[in-house]
Amino acid sequence: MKLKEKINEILKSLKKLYPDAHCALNFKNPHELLIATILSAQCTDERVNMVTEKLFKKYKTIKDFANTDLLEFEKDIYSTGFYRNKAKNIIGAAKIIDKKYNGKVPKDFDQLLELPGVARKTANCVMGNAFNIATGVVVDTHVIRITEKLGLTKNKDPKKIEEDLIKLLPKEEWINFSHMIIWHGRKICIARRPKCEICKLNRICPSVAI
DNA sequence: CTCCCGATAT
DNA sequence: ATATCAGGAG
Repeated sequence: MKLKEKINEILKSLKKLYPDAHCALNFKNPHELLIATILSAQCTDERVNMVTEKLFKKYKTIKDFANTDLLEFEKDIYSTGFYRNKAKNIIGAAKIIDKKYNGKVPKDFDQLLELPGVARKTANCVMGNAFNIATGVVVDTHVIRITEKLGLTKNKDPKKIEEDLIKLLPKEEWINFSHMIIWHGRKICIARRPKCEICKLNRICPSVAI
């Protein structure tokens, strides 16, 4: 099967399986999504949502994040792991957004990339889910694992994987594709023990193990 | 490449 | 005990 036919089959199946796939991180505005996404590195979205529920009641504006005490903030986000890096990055990003962008998260991929703790995955996530602008494909741990298993890429580097996916996917699918893959990665194609026997993609997956 | 790092499932 | 979770920086 040609790769283009394959991606269309995968898209069709995923849409049927996960018709309401969406960003699982809870947020009410762009800066909340930015912070939740930084916190989500190597941490479940469920845990991030537990932390941000309290966090976003304590810190309302970008200024609140920019002016908080580092050690206090580390405690506020402690259970998400990597808390020292994440605290430094979130406060650093908030200071830049406050000073340079007048407290509003820039609606610009390259400007997002300049913020500490923000690389392509986070910038694509914010552009897509906060602003509904498709700047690329979010390549996270699930997307890396599952697109490789499905034979959609042979690359290991997230940026190259993203380039491969951009070529394969219609632009209007860029944002939703990651949501559906992540849903699939959490429910079926689980890293430790993939449930290939009940996976709807098992007929077209080269890595199926039954 | 290594380091950052707590919580959870297996 | 160990792998894994919506990664990024040095």
